[in-house]
Amino acid sequence: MPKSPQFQPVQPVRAYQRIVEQVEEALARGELTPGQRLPSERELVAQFAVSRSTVREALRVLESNGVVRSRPGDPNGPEILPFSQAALSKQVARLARVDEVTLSELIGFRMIMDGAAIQVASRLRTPEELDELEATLVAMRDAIDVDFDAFSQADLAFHELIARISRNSLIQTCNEVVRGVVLGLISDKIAHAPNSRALMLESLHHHAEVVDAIRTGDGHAAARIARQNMFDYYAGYVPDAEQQTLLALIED
Amino acid sequence: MPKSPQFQPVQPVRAYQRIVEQVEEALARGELTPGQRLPSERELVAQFAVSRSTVREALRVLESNGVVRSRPGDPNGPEILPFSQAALSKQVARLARVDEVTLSELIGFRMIMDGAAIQVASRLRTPEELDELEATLVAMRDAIDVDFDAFSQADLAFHELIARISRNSLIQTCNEVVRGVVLGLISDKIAHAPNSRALMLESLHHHAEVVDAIRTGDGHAAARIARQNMFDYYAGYVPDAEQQTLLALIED
DNA sequence: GCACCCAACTGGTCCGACCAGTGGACTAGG
DNA sequence: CCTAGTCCACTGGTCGGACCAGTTGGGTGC
Repeated sequence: MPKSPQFQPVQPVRAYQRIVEQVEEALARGELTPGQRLPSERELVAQFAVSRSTVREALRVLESNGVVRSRPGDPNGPEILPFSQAALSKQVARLARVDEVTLSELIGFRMIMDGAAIQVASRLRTPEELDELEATLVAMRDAIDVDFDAFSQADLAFHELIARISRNSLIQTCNEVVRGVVLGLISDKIAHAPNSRALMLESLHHHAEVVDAIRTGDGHAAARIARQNMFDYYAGYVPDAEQQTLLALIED
Repeated sequence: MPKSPQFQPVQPVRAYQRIVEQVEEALARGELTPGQRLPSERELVAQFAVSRSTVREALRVLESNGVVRSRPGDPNGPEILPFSQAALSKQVARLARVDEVTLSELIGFRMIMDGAAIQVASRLRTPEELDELEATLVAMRDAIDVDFDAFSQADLAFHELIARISRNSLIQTCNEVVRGVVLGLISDKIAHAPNSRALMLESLHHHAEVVDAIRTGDGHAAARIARQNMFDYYAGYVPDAEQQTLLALIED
């Protein structure tokens, strides 16, 4: 049976949108690469044959998407930026802010995500990477004596390394984005916790256990410990009822 | 030891950015909810005490972030939109387009992600939800006789249900976003595959096995089958070398 | 050779104007 | 009375010109 023609609702295409499309397509085709410069606004006005207002609206869209950056007075024009996960984080943060996603969901997601990454990493890791993991543990130990920020930094390095070992940059990006959003929500509370040093020591201990399990190749154990650690670290900041849901995630 | 004051590099804040911030904060505080309308541009000019160009640049940023939508001639003014993952997908698609993320990474991510979701779902599922899963299998079977789009739709429903059962909307969002990007890259190839019907039947069979494993509560088996299915379904579209990496993900 | 200054740019913002649409009020017709 | 049609105030999209503060690079004076 022949399909009836699929008519699309026709919508007016704004001029600034077509400018955005042209720039993004040039980027996709590789004609524009990070570090390069766009012509100045007034030059773009001539090339696109539109007014400066229109060019500027297009630039604002590109800028908010993390594609370019304009600086006043820069004679080289707007700069093409390398990809950054900042725009991604912004979207996830918005998602969390409008309460479509709760803190416990974010933490649950990290438990699942990080556990899976560690499980994969425990099978793919090379001896050299195992050494690197050990090194991050030392760095975390040292950071405890500095302050919470330093420890948080070292913890981030650990998780970045795990994501790298799992050979999937999406996992890494995903982890960092969600981690950033979670910390943005509660980092102040953690930093002011009276027993923050004890928490950090406990976390370090858990991380060491994870590395041990990775060394012996026991991915399930490593993932389980990692989830347990994540729970212990963050559970205090979510309502009791939702803690039960998170608890259920720990078991293998 | 007293901390030295943490000076931040001062950067000029553009007027349109402050407008964006004000709107987003109003949204975060719940003073603005989806469906509501913003005042007209000319009214905003008066309220913010800036020019219309500035108001418009702010609106363009909000619009590109999926926060509002302006329609020409609408006397009610710009509309506050409900959250949509479209903006999120756009960012991930950009990530994939600049080749920072390869197709095999996207698929590997889905294997890990979907496997984890299924594993969690197999423990949290209620009897009613199991019935729902069975129903989606029937829908998939029926869709095979229609066309690839219908099957793809039914497959999406299955994964959405899995994500819902896993009690974490982030997993659902994540899956849908990555799924959309992957399909955007290769859906045409799949649809024109000569053996597309055989592929769909095979996929259906795998899904049924997953549901069986969920029924018996064997989360590991369910996850493994799901990863295997994902691999079989998509592996043909990635280079041989990267197929090896994906194969390593299947085992538990 | 060095530090300084200046002019030619840049982007940020403002103003005023025109156009093609939209939608509600208002009116003529039943 | 209700309906159908018209009309107009207002919307957003685009344009052009203008001014300002800031950056930059080259020329100038020491």
